[in-house]
Amino acid sequence: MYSIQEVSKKTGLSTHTLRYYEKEGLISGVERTQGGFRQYSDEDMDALGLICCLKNTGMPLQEISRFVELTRQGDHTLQERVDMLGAHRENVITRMEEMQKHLDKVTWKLNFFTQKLKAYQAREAEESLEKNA
Amino acid sequence: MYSIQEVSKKTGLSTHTLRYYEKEGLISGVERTQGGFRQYSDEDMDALGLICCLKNTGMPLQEISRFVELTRQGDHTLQERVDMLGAHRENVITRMEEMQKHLDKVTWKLNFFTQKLKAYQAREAEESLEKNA
DNA sequence: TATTGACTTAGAGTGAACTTCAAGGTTTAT
DNA sequence: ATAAACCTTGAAGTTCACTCTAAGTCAATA
Repeated sequence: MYSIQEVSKKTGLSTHTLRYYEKEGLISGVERTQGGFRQYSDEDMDALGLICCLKNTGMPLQEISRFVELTRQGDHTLQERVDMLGAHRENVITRMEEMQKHLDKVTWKLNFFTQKLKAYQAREAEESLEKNA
Repeated sequence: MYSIQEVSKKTGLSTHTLRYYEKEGLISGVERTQGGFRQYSDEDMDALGLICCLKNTGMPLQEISRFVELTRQGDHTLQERVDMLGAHRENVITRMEEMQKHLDKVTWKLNFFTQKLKAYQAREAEESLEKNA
C-alpha cells in the first residue's frame, strides 16, 4: 500500500493530479485509512500504469475514463475494450507516421539553416579580414 | 496570391485560426487588397508550411512566434534559429521514442485483452451449449 | 500536549489553442 | 442596385488538463 505522496513519486504525477484523476473517474475504488487518507494498492498502481500509457499516447482523459468504467463493468465489455484499444493503437501509429514526416521537414530546414549559417560566418570572417587590411 | 479561404483549404487551418496566428505573430506582413482583405503570397505559404511542421511536432505557438521574429530580424539570428530547431528536433525524437515505448505497452495490453476475450467467448459458447442440452 | 507537516475537500484560477459572436464593410452575381 | 457570400475587427467563450487556494483534519514527534 502506497500513500499519495509515494504514488506521486513513482508515477511522476502530482498529488493534485492524482486526486483530479480520481474525481474524473480515471481511478476508482482507492482504499482509505481510518483517517481518510488514500492507500493505493498494487492493482491501483497497475491501473495507473496503463492510464499513463494511454495518456502519453494522446488518449483524452474522458476516453480513458470510459475505458476504466468498462473495465469495472466486467468481462462482457471485453469486446468494446478491445475495439477501443485497437482503434487507439491505429490512431497513434498514424500520428507517429505523420510526426515523422513533419520531423523530416524540420530536419531538412535545420540542415538548410546550418548551411546558410556557415556561409554567413564565412562572409563575416572575410569582412573582418578586409577591415583589418 | 491566395484569399484566406484558399489558404484555409490548402493548409487545413480554419480562417479563424489563420487570423489568430497572425495576431499571435506567427505570420507577418500579409498583404491586403484595397478593401482590406488578406492576400497570401507564395512565401507566406512556405512560411505556413514550416509553421505547421513545427506545430504538428509539438512546438508551442509562442516559440514558433519567437522563431518567426528571429527570421524577420535577418541573418545575424541564424545561429539562434539553428539552435532552436536543433533542440526542438532532439525533443521530438525523444518524445517519439517514449511514445513508441508507451505504444508497445498498449499493444501488449491489447493482445492480452484479445486473448481474454477469446476465452470469454469460448466460455459463453459452452454455457449456451449446456443450456440447450 | 503542542506544533509541524502531510492529508482532506470543494471550488476557483491558469494557460494553451482555438472558436464563436457581434457589428459592420467588400465583392460579385443577377 | 441589391442580395448573398465573404471579409474585417475586437472581444468574449470554450475545452482540456491541470494547478492552486482555503479551511480544516490527521499523524508523528519534541
